[in-house]
Amino acid sequence: MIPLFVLDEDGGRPPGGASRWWLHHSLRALGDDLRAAGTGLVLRRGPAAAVRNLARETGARTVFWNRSPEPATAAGDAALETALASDGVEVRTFNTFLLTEPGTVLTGAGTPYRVFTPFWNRLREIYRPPPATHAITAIRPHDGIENGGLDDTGLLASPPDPTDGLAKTWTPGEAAAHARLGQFLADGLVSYPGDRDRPDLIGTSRLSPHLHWGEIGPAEVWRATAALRTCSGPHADAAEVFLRELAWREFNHHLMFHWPEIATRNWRDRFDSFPWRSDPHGLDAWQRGLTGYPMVDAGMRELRHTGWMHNRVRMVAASFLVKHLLVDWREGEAWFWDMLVDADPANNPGNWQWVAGSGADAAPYHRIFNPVLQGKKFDPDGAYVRRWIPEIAALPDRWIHKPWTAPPDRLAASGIALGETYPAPIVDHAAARERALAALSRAQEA
DNA sequence: TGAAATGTTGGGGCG
DNA sequence: ACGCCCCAACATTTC
Repeated sequence: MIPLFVLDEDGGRPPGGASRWWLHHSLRALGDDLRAAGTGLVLRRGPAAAVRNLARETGARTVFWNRSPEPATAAGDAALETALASDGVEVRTFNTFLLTEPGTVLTGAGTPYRVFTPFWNRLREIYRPPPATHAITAIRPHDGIENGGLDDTGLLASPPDPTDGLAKTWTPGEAAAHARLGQFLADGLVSYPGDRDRPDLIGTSRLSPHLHWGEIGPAEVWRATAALRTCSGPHADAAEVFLRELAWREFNHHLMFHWPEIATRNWRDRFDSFPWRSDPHGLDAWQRGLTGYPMVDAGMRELRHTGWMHNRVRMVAASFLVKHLLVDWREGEAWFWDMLVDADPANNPGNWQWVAGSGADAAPYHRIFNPVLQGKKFDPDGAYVRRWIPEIAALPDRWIHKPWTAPPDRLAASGIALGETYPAPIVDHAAARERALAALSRAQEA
């Protein structure tokens, strides 16, 4: 058996900086694990023809791979399968990236779900995880195969900034993924329903990059979580809440299967006439965490520093760009794509469209997050914003989510000169809200 | 997985 | 002691 990884930079959406960092370290971990098992990892550059070439070089009889759910790669996979078949090579592929095969979870009428909750109700009814399989333990070493080596991939040619924040936050690799799941189920699951929206706590599983990079599969996560669900009580309820979030990932991939254009075009085409603004200064302030709204700025700084942002804060920060600044969701999506270690071609656009209102959100009203209220509700002590915005850390709780309302003497006492050490709000919330509502209702009529 | 406007209630200050 | 006002806290309605 020859473990092979093909880096095909033209085979799908090109990975962003944080993704390249993760992939580099994940491949290193995988290579180390395989060497410890007595073999190693062969690295080749794409396109997928590299697989065919290696099969010819080595006389392989069977080629196995995990299918990517990206519609962009499906054609390449099919072509490779045909080519291998014509060489007399058997192909066996697997879907380990998702719980189900996209296209197989349908309404009674046989149509795709457009709303999450009915999708979830159906999924939890029909889905049962397959039994665990054993890892392959005996891998015969392979010799004499040309191996590019990790440094030749160039994945770290232009490293994200700052890399040390990523390294201090994350440990890519299969072992770390499993350790994280185990720790979460043991220590975090029971409090998950209450803490999952609290960016000041470690209330979520933080499995998203491990899942995205295939270091752990959703079926295993479901299996381990559901095992705790069998007994009733707080564990059962918490397991339900957690698996529901795992199903969002599934939902977004199914949406992209049925509507591949969701990655770049408005899912609701009424938004095609939406009056997006060109606002380079606003976009820049948002990217750098200098909007003057602490909850937004903390999130954007956490993202840049760690390659990750808490889910609740993603909604607030994304809503701010799209609704308060009226910047096209694709601009924000592109930034997240470059910055996130869990950047995913289905989840990232799907969630951005949900926030923008152009996606699969069943809410009958226009959802505009108030960054101050969200801060008070989900970061009640201000610990989260203080961690990421040290320049306002000395401000008392009462004003921590709205520094511009603090009396001048309290600002001075906290070492804050509004507009100098920390920005005044770049837009007024009430005015921006009215502007967004007007634009949204016009777009809806169109 | 929202927010704001509106409605309700109950406690405390005060004449 | 009593009624009145104010307001915070909470609940309900509406978009």
